[in-house]
Amino acid sequence: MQKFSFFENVWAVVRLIPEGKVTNYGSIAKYLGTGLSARMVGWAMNAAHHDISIPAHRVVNRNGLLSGKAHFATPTLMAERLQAEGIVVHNDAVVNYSAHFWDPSIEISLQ
DNA sequence: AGGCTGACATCGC
DNA sequence: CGCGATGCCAGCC
Repeated sequence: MQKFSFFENVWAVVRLIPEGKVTNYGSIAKYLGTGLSARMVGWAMNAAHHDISIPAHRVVNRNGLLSGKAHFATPTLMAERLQAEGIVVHNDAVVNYSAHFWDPSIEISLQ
């Protein structure tokens, strides 16, 4: 029984994000519980590089900016992927971010 | 073995 | 109202 590391929990939450939805680092950290900071979520995404099944493009910062776009294969891949899911990205920022915002602490709780 | 860093967010002054 | 400092885990030097 392997003990799941904190970033594996982050990956699990990120994978639960439905298409056309985005979330931010703080909400993920908050959902996982206290004792987690948004910085760790960012570090978890860095570790997620080995797993292409993790939709890291659906995770943006509090401003809705594609902060992690530079870490993708191409700087535009993140925006392209989001727009492919119906999310309008302009100036490296999610348009109507609030409308596409997906809070795990709320959405998962409803299920 | 110890210390810095990292795709952020929030509180304090 | 703007900038600085803190938080916290794991990986890397």
